[in-house]
Amino acid sequence: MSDTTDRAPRRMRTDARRNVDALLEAAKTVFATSGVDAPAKEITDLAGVGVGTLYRHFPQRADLIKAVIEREIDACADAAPALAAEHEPGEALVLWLDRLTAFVATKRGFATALHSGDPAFDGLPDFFLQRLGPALESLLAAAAADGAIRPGTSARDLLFAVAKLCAPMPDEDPGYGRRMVALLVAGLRTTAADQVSRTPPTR
Amino acid sequence: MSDTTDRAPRRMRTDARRNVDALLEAAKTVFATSGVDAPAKEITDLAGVGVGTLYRHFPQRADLIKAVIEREIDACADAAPALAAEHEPGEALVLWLDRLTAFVATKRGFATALHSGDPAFDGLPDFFLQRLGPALESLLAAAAADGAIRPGTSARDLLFAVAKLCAPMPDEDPGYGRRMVALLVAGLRTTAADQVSRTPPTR
Amino acid sequence: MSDTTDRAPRRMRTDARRNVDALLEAAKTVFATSGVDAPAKEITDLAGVGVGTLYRHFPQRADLIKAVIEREIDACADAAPALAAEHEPGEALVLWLDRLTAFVATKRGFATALHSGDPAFDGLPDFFLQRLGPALESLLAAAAADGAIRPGTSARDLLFAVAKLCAPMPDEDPGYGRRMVALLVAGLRTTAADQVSRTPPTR
Amino acid sequence: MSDTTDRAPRRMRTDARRNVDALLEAAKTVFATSGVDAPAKEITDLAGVGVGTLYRHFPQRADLIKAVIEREIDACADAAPALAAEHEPGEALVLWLDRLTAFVATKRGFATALHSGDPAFDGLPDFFLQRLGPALESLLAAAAADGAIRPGTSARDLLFAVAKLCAPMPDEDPGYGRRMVALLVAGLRTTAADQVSRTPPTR
DNA sequence: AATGAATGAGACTTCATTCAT
DNA sequence: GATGAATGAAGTCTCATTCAT
Repeated sequence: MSDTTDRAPRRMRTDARRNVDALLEAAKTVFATSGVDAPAKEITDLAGVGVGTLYRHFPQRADLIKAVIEREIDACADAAPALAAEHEPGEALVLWLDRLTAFVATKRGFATALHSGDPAFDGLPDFFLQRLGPALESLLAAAAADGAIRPGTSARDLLFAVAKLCAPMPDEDPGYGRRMVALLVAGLRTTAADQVSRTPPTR
Repeated sequence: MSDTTDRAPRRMRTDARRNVDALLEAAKTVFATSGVDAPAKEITDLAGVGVGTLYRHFPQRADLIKAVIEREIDACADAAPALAAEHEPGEALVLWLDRLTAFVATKRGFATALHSGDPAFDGLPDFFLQRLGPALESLLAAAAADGAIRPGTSARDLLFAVAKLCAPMPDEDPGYGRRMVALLVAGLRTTAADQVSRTPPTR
Repeated sequence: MSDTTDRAPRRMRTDARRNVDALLEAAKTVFATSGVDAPAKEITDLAGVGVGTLYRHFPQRADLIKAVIEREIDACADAAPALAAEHEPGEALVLWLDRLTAFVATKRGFATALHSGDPAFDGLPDFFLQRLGPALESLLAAAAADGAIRPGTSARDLLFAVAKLCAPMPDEDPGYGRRMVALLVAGLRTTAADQVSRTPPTR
Repeated sequence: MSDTTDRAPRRMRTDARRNVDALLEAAKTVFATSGVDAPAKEITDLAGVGVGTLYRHFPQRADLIKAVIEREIDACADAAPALAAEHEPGEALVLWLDRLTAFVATKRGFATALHSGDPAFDGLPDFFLQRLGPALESLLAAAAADGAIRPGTSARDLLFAVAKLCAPMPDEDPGYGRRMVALLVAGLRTTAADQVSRTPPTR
């Protein structure tokens, strides 16, 4: 549900639509390869459009990064209902957390954007939360109803914990992210941890 | 124990030493203010030296960032023995983890450097681990010996988990980092989590 | 009597005619606001047409500027007969010079175009002269016949002098232009000045 | 008395000084050739320096234009005492007005800057007036004392009148400027004109 | 050893103009 | 005829790095 691509969804010319898609696809690739500070030219060349086209659709660099990330987040959120429909509640939760872990682990741009301090990304955590929070909450509720986990877990805390723990780091032991998430989930079952975790964020 | 500043420790002229210190101090400030990509001029102006002096001591931008971060890491490691001497083992562990949390939470540059993808920082996680691993291990061992926690905990996993969970994020609920660390520690006490956590990193 | 708009006066579709008028009106406004180098988009947005329409009617930027200015010049020339019909010759001359002064003082684009050095405007002084020369000459002749001024005055010199002296300048004393024109007219009455002024332009 | 070049007159390195001079000289040439909007590269190439050097000394385009113009104005003002020392008062006045006319006629950038509307040039008319006003006033006073002209003439009005009348225009009859100045001077001798001209500007 | 002026590659951005719709 | 999306050349300006002083 990207601001940029959906603000005027009516009547976008087909070629314009095609170009925007090509740019987002190219940007995703280039960001993964050269980071979010890659020269604009690199992206437009890969997308096969002129630089002017990039600037028409994404006047600020941050607009492009946000569009790319939001696209990914959307895809991740959209995966939840399907998993819930096809698996047991407990399994669906685990599979979706794997999906989330994979997303965060793959998208270096996401962690970078979160930590950049650029005000352009101020809305990103919120978007992340708005979009994935409900998805995770319904999975958690279903799992709790099924007795797979206990209720009372903060989707918000879990979401950000995964986002942070699974952010890729150079030379990182590949199982690290999943191991840590497992540890968190385990912790959420303990009485002591429950007491800590249930403490709601004050702000 | 910075590579750059200690490579030739003998005979550094007093004024040169003063300049290096001023640069490190200035860089720490500027990195916190404007990020690690801040123009070199901003740093040299604050330090009151010419740009040439910066490049003499830190030929690459990464050299400067590493020196700044390593200085902080050194200070953090050096705090462990003092805490161990003055507090009960369990308390010392908690206090030191607080110290670590504060360091990570404060130094935006650290999280940025870790996630930047710049090969210049490839050695940073190792440095972080080499320097703080033993400090944490001895605190963990003492706490375990004292019965405050159970043995078998991976200092490495814990170190990186704190580094990641406590990295600052815009608009973040201030208690988040400590809450998550508490959750991790709680998780380390469970049998299930223990099983997961004890799995040693393969590399 | 614009070249551009009158080149094919037959059969211009009503909507096309409306667009051209809207463009000229918009261009006049934008030129006054942002200068003659204003982006084409600014003009087309104000006129409510697409850029393509601008380029259809005014392939070169200079075509548009000329059309706008010539429109103004035409209006100025057309005012002469009316004034001559309704006022004493001497008064009509003064009133028309006021009208000219006001035109020049208001249209920054005119002075800018004159001094731009762009070859596209090479014809502008001539147009200015062709169109306003006769108007002024008949006013001068009538005034001279009436004894209000002496004969022998060069309309050409007077025209350009007004154009230049009354071109607006930032922070200019508002009465400056009229004061200078009065000074010129006064000068034209003296024997000495007459001798100078009567020297005909060599080209 | 350029702001830019004189703000910190002490201790400018000789090579820096040489570069600034080369830039001013090159800019003067290029402005005359290609106008004040000429690409920066054109100027730096002619000056034999890198673009960075231009931007170090003249961060804004307007700074460069002002420096060039102010240099010319300075030279013009400095010519007054010499002429006054070597000629009769009346002749000195005429010669200096010729000098002024030549300056204005040659420097297209001056007229362009005056009419550009760019706030950066707001101070230019004042500078022009501050620097040349006294020069002209002393020449006028000497000529009046000598009986060559009558007293009471506004140096300010005369200065701007010359600046405007002598600004170059494409295809202009070469004698136009001097003829108009002569006409103004003649006008200043008449009683009627005197009455008009003596009216001081209200602002 | 320190300084800061000079360099120039290259990023960003704008906008006149074309042309598919 | 009208539209506005796409193009990409052209220009501005920044800043890491070098090197003369």
